[in-house]
Amino acid sequence: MSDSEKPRYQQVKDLIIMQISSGELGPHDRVPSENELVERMQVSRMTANRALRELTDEGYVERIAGRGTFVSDFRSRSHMLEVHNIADEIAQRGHRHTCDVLRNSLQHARGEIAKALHVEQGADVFHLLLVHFENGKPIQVEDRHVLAEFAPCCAEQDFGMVTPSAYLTSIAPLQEAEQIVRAQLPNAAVRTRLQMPENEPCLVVMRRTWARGRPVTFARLHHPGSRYELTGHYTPPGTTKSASGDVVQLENLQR
Amino acid sequence: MSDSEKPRYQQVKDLIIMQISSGELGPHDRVPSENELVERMQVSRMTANRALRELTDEGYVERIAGRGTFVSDFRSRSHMLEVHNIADEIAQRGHRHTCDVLRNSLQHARGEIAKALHVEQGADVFHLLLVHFENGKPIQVEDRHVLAEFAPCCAEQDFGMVTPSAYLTSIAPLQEAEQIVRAQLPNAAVRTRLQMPENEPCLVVMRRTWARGRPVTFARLHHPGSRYELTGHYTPPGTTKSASGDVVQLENLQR
DNA sequence: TGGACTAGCCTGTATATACAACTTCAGGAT
DNA sequence: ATCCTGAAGTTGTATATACAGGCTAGTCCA
Repeated sequence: MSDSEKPRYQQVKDLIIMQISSGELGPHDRVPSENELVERMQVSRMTANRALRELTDEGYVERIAGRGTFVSDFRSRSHMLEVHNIADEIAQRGHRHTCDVLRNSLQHARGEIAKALHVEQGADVFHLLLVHFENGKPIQVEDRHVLAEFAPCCAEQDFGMVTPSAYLTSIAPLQEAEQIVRAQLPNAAVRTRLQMPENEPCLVVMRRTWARGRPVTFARLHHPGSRYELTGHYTPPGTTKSASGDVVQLENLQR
Repeated sequence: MSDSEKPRYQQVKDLIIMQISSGELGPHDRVPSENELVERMQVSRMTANRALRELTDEGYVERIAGRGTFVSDFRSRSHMLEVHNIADEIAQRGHRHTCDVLRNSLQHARGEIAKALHVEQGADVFHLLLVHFENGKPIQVEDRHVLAEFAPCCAEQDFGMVTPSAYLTSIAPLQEAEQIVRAQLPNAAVRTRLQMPENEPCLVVMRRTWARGRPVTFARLHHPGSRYELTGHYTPPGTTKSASGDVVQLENLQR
């Protein structure tokens, strides 16, 4: 683990990644230029160049010839954790997003929530319960727990205006996510909130998200099966994105 | 688009990617060494090195110091298109996979299938219908269409032994995939085949996959909602994978 | 025959140098 | 006041060179 064992370009990368994930460097902040790194870290310019170039490929920074290197704005990094924001998703479709906040309270983490967030029983967490609407129709019930330590101002947020997902990404870049997708019949409460007919299944997404090196939020998202579907697109790394114009065709391919 | 506009390291990369995707270079084949590229393409060794290093990062090739550079075995490239093979998935859980082949016939592509695969109406496609079992319990109905031009020997395959997914990846690397996930009540035929109680929803995955630059297969996968869930893990590029030991905890977090 | 060793190839890293193209900004000319 | 120009700083690319370390095959020696 000693730094001296690692190649020098990796040491440079690690330094900058650490500054970003600790918050020392925030989105749009300027990263030391290649020549500054040459002086400060006693490496050649090619080594500094390799470090910054790889950080660019990995999405940490953006480089502009003639200006400099800047920390990426993680709020717009769609390639990292996909969209993951229902409001943007609805906006992309050209529809209107609204939201009811049913609950926004500070609680003590119990049992499974504490385990999922890797904290002690009784640790402070915010519990959010929201219903998202697309053009007035309910499309998602969001049941989310957020580590209070990570987002201390959660209670003062108006999640009717800014979704929890957007708020959280504005605090720190989300580093990692894990999700489980299920098809499940909803309980009565969820079915009522989503205005679903009896026997219609829900598409349930359970998602845990990491930031600053630890899990910070756990969400349980219920969607009406007849009005919502998940789409995913996988391309090999390093390929330029192909046209996505005919995705819609496939969506209508139901027989 | 002229090659002379592109940087030389990119020209080297393009050449090798073309040889791989055309089939000229197959899995485990040796890629020209840096010094061979220096001679044949009139570039410096550092330029050849950058090209091969980036191809490594992008998963096209693997490099072994002292031996050489070799085309990746796409059948084991889990990071590219996730697992996508029900047999491997079941094997990973330590369970027994079996499979019934209900249908394996050559047909003419009609309507939506032809559109999805970007071929003319009436083009030859194989239609496969299989049921996959995990420890004897039905877990997936696979309804798949495969471009006959891409997999001409489809009819002779024993898909009871090798899944269609595994067979297809053995022909050519899968380059791109697009999927849609839905929660849906099954029709009677599917419900019977999956031995599902009434009113239990299905998790339905519709997946279209590209190889050699064009869509080659379209699959509709039905799973019983009570016995199957999709899991996904997203990490920022360039991060070493963290321990996945506690995924199971989250899976059991149902309340 | 069998084992040790070495030459030759390979990748991995690091450096110094060079030139091109871009951005910004200050200073000078109009 | 405005426009122009050029200097300085930045990224992007390309090259030659160097050394370390891994792998293989063939040779030499016992």
